[in-house]
Amino acid sequence: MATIKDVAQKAQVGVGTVSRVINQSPAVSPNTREKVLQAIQELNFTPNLNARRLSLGKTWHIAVILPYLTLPSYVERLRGVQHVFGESDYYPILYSVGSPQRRDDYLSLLSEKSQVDGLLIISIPLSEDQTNKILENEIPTVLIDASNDRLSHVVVNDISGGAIATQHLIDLGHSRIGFLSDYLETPFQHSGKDRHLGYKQALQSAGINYRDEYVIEGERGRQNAACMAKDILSLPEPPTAIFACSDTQAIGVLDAARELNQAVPDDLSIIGFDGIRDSEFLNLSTVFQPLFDTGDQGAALLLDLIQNITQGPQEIELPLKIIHRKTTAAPSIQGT
Amino acid sequence: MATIKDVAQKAQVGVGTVSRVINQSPAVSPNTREKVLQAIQELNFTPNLNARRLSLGKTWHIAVILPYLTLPSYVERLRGVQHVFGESDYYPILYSVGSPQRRDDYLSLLSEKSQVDGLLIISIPLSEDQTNKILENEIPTVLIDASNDRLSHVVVNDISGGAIATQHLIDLGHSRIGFLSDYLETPFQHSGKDRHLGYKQALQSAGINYRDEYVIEGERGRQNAACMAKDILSLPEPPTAIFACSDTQAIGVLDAARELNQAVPDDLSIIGFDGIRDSEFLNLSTVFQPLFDTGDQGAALLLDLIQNITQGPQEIELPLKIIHRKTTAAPSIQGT
DNA sequence: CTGAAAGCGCTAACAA
DNA sequence: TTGTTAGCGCTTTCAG
Repeated sequence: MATIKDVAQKAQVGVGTVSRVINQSPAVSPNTREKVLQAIQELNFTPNLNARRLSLGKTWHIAVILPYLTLPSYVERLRGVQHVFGESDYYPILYSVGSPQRRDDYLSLLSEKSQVDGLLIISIPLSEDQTNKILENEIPTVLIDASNDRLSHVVVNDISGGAIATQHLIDLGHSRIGFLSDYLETPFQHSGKDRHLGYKQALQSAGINYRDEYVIEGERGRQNAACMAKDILSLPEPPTAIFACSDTQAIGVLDAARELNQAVPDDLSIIGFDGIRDSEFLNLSTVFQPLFDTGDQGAALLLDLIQNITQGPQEIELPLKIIHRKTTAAPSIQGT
Repeated sequence: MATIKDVAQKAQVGVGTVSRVINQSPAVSPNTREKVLQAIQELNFTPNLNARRLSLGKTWHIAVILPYLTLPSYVERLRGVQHVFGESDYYPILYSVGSPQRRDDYLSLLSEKSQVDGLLIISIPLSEDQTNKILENEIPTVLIDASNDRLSHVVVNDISGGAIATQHLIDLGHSRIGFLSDYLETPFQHSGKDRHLGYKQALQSAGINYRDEYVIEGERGRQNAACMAKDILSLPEPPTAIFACSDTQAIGVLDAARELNQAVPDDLSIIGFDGIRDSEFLNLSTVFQPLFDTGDQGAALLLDLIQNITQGPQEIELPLKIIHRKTTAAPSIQGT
């Protein structure tokens, strides 16, 4: 592997000059530049990135930290992220963290400057300490799908999202409305909790009373959702509509309905959340959240932060919108 | 930011000793180790990765190079990759390359040692020159979904895959079988071409003659596939079955059938390829390829290569299998 | 415009 | 067991 020194020797110049040529400094005479270029060519030289990083204190890499890469919603956000970085000089390094333990390890590791030039953290709320550490180290950071007082973030309003979905069902004439989500209390994100809040609020302002037995939480995933839905649908007075907190779970509810011989949307209305590809295939009514944009704008913001174009904590809130497809309709039987 | 020097000073030892402590060298007395640990603690010190990288000539990073991150099949492979690296000390850096131009740039850039410790290249066949460069630089490399004489790779047998799908249709009694894929000739991968070859072979050994008008290629994506399918289904003597080279395209064919009021599978049988999540939702018959495993095993192999556990070019071929769901059946009308 | 030299922070060989 | 020192390959003053 040729080094800058070899080039200097071959071109009969100092290493400083070679460096200047590499970095397009104008302070080199055309003549010597030519010589150096020649030598670089012949030696097939490429600068060693690590040396350059050490010297410059920059890495040209961004750490993207996210929970499992396994959910479609993360993939979609990642596409947005990729869309921005693909055009930039920065490269994303993926840190997909399964356990809360590893998550904390990474976070603390990466909060050091010199590891990466910036942090993009998806769906992971930060503790006070973690926030402090990042701030102390002055490492540019953007959170996606999580709020933070002192750090920039891009979010959707999950509370209003929950309300929108519920209101849609209410408008259709439902009053017995079930709510299904993954665990409401988790170290990762609290979108479920927020949507639940919105659900409650919509119910309340419509004068519908909240029933504990209509709210069910559990492990994420299609199959689990199906199980949970079956429970709720076996109630003496089952809901006529179910709001599932993700499209994947809504699909599970769809499974359950089929199994129980309930027609959708005649016997049961179902609405999901996210607007992933699959929802389109299945004609699922859903609350669309701009996952791609969320990633895209988060990444763009981070780039601005790194380049000092933008300062301080910024908040971007992206709009949600309802997509009325074929799994929601007026109830055939009036509710209570 | 504290450096190793600060720590040494504070602990009243030499930098070498600090380095030893950091690197768990046994050659440090418990006493001094304690002192050093103390100082590290107090100074909140973390070693600078870049310095370490420069010194050691290792990066602990793997470059994962792939075409657009936008297709479900890449995501699935990526999950497999992540599954392996998540447990290792290595981190994947994603290089998602849209244009052939950038692809070549990256490849040449990354083939330098010192950039990363290894290359995982997905769905990109390498030229002779590119292969040479990698070999010269002795950088551990594994290709996924692409063959190479001199580099390790993990693949599925697309020729046999094409044959399997076609044979399935033939077994069902079809003889007018359409073939739909994205462009057969592309710089990226040639799986389409191989599957087409398998299609031809199966036809031939069944004594069915090959018809040009039944083979159609075009831009990838669901919508385009729908268009293409409509063309082929409007032929004077349309096929009774269509083999689409990806599930996404098969879904497009499904759209076309619906639009043309053709019942599936009664009027038209459809089989896809890949076995992505969506295929399950839609009860699509398909040729399942182990995308996740492909990523997983490729990553594992690369790790072995890096750690010198395994040598030289290895080939791993993963099996394909047919999944007969509800979009394929015997034709209602006997073909020609 | 150019060369020499001093770092960047760490590792490892060499003495002690 | 430990401290000292010479790199790793590049950038960037500082003179000239």
